[in-house]
Amino acid sequence: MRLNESGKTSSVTRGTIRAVAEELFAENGIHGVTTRALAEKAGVNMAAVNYHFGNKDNLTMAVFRDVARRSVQRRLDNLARIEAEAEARGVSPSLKDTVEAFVDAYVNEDTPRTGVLLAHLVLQHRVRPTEWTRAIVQEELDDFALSYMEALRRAAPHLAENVLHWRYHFMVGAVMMSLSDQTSDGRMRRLSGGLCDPENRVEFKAQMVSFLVDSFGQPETAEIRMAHADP
Amino acid sequence: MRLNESGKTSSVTRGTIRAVAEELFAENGIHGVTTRALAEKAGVNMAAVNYHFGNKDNLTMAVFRDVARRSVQRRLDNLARIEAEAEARGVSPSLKDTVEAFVDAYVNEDTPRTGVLLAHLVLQHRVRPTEWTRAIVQEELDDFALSYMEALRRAAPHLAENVLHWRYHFMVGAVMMSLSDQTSDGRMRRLSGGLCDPENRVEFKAQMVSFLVDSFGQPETAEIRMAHADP
DNA sequence: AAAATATTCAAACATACGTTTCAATCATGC
DNA sequence: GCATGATTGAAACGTATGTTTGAATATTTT
Repeated sequence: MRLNESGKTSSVTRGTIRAVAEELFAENGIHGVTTRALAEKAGVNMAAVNYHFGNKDNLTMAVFRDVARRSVQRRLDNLARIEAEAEARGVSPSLKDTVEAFVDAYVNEDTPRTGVLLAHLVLQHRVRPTEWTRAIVQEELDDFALSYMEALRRAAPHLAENVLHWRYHFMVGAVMMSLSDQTSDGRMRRLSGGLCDPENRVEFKAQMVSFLVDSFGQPETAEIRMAHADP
Repeated sequence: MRLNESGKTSSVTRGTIRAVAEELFAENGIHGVTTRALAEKAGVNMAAVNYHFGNKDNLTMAVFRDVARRSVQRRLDNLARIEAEAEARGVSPSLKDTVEAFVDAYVNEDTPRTGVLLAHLVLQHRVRPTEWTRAIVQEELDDFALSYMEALRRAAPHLAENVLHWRYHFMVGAVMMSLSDQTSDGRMRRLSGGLCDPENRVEFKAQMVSFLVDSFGQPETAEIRMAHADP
């Protein structure tokens, strides 16, 4: 095995497999990709997958860990940017900018597949958690989630801590499920008679941001406080 | 095969298989149930599954079609009830009652497994759509979605048609993903340090309803209108 | 009670996967 | 330029799963 300057293995085949895997995962979902189909599309032998990645799970894990990192990095960059911009004007980031920093990572034009792939990962973890989906979610996404909630707390200081948590998870759910609509049967487009389409990234972002600003912007009601205390 | 009064096949074994299947699907997800495990837990022979249901897909489909119907029926009943109550007072149903009529079907104590099972179905359809998931979603759920949106339109008449559609799907996403959190790794509980728990049905309902009322209650902004018109 | 039909059972079967093997080829360092 | 190790290739292997089989048993019908 050839080693590159950083000590990692390097190989055209390895790179091809990885790239084709990412493409196929985005199209067909995690369980919709067989070693044979992957090898054929990549123009390599089946054994190459195991030779270069050990086994299929390792390859899958590598692809999705990378996707998770990219999405987190984008959102951290977004947060840093809006914080710098806000500071320059002597204010804190607005709620709108804060939720936009989150949603943007899934719908921007620069990283077109990230959103769909991350939705595949997260939904797969929900439908059938495995050791490696758990590892990626906890190791790559959980820390970010907590630090994002800090940003959200600053942008919506009127929300009680528990309300903030609930709504963060509602937000994640709404985003993930909308993204996954692109890869299944296009339910939103069908039900709306073509009026709405989650593949329209500009409107997706605008609708999602306004939806979230509207809900995060409201203070908690007495009723919720009671339901939490109740049990 | 014995036939009952309505002409349908009847059999204790058949009923047992169905009941155990539903239980296992709720626990382990759609792909987490093998014919062997199912037969063992039900105390029947493996071949009984194929004898009574033709094949495994048929059984799965029967279980989930039933789940989908139950959830739709519950929500239709809820809608009918709040409309009758509102009419008795000479008003139309409130937005809060309307969204509560939706959420209730997933978190009430009477049908405890419906929510989790429906989440499994919908997420499975998103992760890996098949002929039968498509059939159930379109045949059992789509009509209801459209008629529910009519109720929502009456309760939130300030929302433009496209905004209504987007937000309906955001709502479904938030509900489904929160339900699925119960069957995977309990992310909400973990990240909130135990502060929030989607298995707490009372708080789930209250938080979800207030989240949705806050967002559906707001009129659309000029910005969204532009994004829709834009490209 | 006998015949016909429905149901159960253990075992064999089919197959779609990921994985391993091992020989052939290619690249690299000496 | 040859020896060593890395890479590729075709085929075989192992396994988990749904499915079918055909005899044995139970149930229903007449």
